[in-house]
Amino acid sequence: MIFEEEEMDDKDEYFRQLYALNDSSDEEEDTNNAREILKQSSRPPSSSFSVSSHSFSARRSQPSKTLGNISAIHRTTSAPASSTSVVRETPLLTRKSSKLRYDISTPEMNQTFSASTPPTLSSIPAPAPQRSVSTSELDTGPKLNMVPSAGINAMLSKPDERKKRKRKETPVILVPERERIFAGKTIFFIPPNDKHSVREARITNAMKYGATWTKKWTPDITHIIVDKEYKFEQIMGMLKPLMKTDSIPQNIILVNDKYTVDCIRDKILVDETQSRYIIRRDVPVTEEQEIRQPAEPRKALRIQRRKSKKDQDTPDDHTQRSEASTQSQHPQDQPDSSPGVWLPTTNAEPPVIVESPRERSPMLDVALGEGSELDTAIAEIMRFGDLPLDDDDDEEERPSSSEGNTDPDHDGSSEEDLRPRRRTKKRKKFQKQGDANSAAYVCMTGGTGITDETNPNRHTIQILEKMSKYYGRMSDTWRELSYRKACGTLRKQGVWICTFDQAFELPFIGERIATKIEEIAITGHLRRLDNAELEPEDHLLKLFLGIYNVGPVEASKFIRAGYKTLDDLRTKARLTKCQQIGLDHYDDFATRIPRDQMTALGEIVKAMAKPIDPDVNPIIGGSYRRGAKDSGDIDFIFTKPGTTHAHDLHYFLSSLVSRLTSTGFLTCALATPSHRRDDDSGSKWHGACVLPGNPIWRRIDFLLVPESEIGAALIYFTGDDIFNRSMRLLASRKNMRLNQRGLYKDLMRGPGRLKLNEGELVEGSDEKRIFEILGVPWKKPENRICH
DNA sequence: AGGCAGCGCAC
DNA sequence: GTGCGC
DNA sequence: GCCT
Repeated sequence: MIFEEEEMDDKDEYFRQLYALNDSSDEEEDTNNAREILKQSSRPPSSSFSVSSHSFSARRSQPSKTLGNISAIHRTTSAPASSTSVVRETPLLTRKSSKLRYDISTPEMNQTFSASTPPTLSSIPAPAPQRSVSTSELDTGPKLNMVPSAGINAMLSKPDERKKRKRKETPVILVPERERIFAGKTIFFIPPNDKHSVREARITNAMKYGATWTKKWTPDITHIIVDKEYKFEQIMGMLKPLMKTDSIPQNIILVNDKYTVDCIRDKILVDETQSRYIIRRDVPVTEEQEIRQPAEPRKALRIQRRKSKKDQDTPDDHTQRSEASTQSQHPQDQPDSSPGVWLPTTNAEPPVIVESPRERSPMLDVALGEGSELDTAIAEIMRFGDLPLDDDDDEEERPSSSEGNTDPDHDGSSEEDLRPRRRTKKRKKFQKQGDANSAAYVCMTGGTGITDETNPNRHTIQILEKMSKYYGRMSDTWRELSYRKACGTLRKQGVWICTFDQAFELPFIGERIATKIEEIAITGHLRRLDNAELEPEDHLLKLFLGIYNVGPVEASKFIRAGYKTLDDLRTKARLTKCQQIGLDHYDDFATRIPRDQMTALGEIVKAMAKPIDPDVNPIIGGSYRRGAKDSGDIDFIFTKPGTTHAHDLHYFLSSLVSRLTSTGFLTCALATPSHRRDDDSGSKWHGACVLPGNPIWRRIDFLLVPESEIGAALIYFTGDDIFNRSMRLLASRKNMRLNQRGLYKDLMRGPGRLKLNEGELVEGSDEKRIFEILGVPWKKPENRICH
């Protein structure tokens, strides 16, 4: 590797090597887009291989490697142990290292070293051997931190290239004193120079926040920040000669380059023991090991995955699969007929496959499980299958649908051969439904009334939902969405979907998810999920995200700050008012509300509303309106005949809230209507309530809706979520816009889909009319369950 | 290769 | 403007 | 992740 051949006779040479290493580095971590950083940092490593960088690989027991656990990687422990492992594992590196150590630790070398670098030493006024550097010395500030001595530069720089780039002594401007999170800290960067622009920025930033940067090994060092491409073994090789010991002193924090970035962003010294700051080891961990790591006991079912790894996101390669699904035009596809991916084990439960996927369409399945009304709706869709569902501007969409589906009976066209998978897939997905429009929008078919208890795919759904939630935690919005949509599709199926081909046919299930569905069907597990939920940080994330008003961003901050428990948050974290309440009633808000209690809550509110204004009509929306047996919270919509603005109902709301508060029913407010005059917003109230005799706080929302918007609002607040988004997407495709206020047409969008005008209100008050106009068959609320 | 719904409220 | 919730 |  990098230390390769060269003999290093002196430290110059030694650092030259460092530079060489360094030159390969590059990154863009210093961007401060919080979202991006969060994503990068908290998203699970996309390939199972890269997972190895953190806790997983560390945790796996590797008899031959001594690093048994995470803590071994941290500064506080085990440097000796790891060093021995280095010796064993990487002889070359070790040889170099020890040579280095020998060379560098010779007395004269040390002399040269310190002689040439007095400024660094002198820059610390009180070279207190004790780590307690007072902040006052730090206040002597910027220049103290900078001024690398000529001597050191000479030594550290590759003379030629470095010269010009030599930064003009741009004084580091310190942030206000109280923000200097690194005050009193002396940081040693590896490589120990600012040659790379990104590292330079990192160093400068650290100094802005009070750090002292040292290029030389001094006893004052509190932190070692290592560029991410350095492996632990390399670092130890470099440091041992400097430290003259085999392990890093316990009081020195050794972390990778994410550390300062996080600290600065969060304005706090984050917990350095988190896995994301661990320096990677050079321990090779193979993909195979990685994959089955958590599933040791289940080896029997192990999969025989091919090695093609072009797909960085998961080890799954669907190519064969896809071809299989294309080629197998035989109606009798076996569940395990797909080549090579699974080792079909005999103990895999024989799926109760009703029939070949080719002969059964999703729509038929839906119909089987459907009540009469939706039956009708579906029949309607199918009847209109080849006809325009809408009377208007559908032209652009039609071609695609006719192309894919002009005549289902002629599907063997030569064109198919050119793009086998896509064509096949597309056509399959659309042919039964007839119209591309209907296939693409969940709202067209809605839910089925197949309950979770009886759904043949309930187990698969459960697992995929967990995947969805996992991705949600990771702020991977779109994967989360995809999995939820896939669940929605699955929920509508009347038969157990247990093969790739079956699954792949269905809308919103692509190669990746189809593969996973098959894995679940065969093994009962999803390794990806098993892995994911083992991540230590995932627990915390789950915990913190349970707090009302704490989302992925805040939760990640908490984690980076090192908080481990809700109590940590109570005592240490700064929380907003709402978050405080959410924390105080963590368990309350996490408790589902049984339907009968929902009804009881409803009665209380309605009884209170009546005397205030008998004309106001309270409606319980949300999952209650969809007929759910329990709900997470309760939503009220208040509307009144003749009203056209939410504002018209303000008086009602304030009166209602104050009365309910005085009776003790409402226990707190979380969000109250804003009172901007110029705009008729100010329509929602969020808070908490209790049922008399029951101490559990419940989340409750009030919504003011003018009669003119009640239809749209009902759609909105009845949901579910997927159904709504689907409706809106459909509207948008028709150059219309659907929101909680109404359905608008002739919406014009400019470049960058900027809204050019509001569009003309088509319908707002009549729920059914909105369905109609959008060409969506009417669905009762209970049939809008799509996920 | 780009989109994925759109808005109100707190901070 | 961001974060969050719906 | 899926879809266009």
